[in-house]
Amino acid sequence: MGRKKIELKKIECPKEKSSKYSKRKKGLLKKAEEMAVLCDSDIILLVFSPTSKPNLFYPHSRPLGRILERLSNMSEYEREERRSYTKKV
Amino acid sequence: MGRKKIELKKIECPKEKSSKYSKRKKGLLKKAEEMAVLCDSDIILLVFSPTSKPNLFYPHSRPLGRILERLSNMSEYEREERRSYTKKV
DNA sequence: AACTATTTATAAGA
DNA sequence: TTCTTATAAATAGTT
Repeated sequence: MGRKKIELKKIECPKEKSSKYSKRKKGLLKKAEEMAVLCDSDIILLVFSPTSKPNLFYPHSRPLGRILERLSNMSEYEREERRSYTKKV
Repeated sequence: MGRKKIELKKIECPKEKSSKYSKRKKGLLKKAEEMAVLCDSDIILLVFSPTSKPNLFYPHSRPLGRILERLSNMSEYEREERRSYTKKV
């Protein structure tokens, strides 16, 4: 989706990596917001990078408590799993 | 990004909404995974909908504890904020 | 779930 | 980081 197709692997060049991070973070947050609005869905999105300040997208009006509880409960177990996955919670 | 441009507002038709939810959830998870890989960034993405089971994307190998703490600490305060926003954590 | 016309995201460059 | 532009990718409407 750009001038060239890129390979899906870690970008080693720090400058290039931070440029991509900035652009893609913006895109991801936009997508999240669109989905939250269009589908009336609850989304929590936390984005970190080694060099940037973390960003939270949390458009709910509902309390976070129960969701965080679930996350806490599953985290210790799920930590053992693959480095990349999607899971039912 | 499709046959027509759509308006950014809640989809009222349940059938249409769940179709869009399914498509966009897939897209959002893909984008999250790409960013995690390319930029070596840590991402937590939780997606809910009124009718679907929640999905967690959490590609880290690092413990969730500190992140959840931060989330917990800010949630009570941030809850009062706008329904839709991005924030530094 | 698959298709495809079209819109959108973004890679590279400035 | 922001803008531009060519191109890859996501997806709205449809089947």
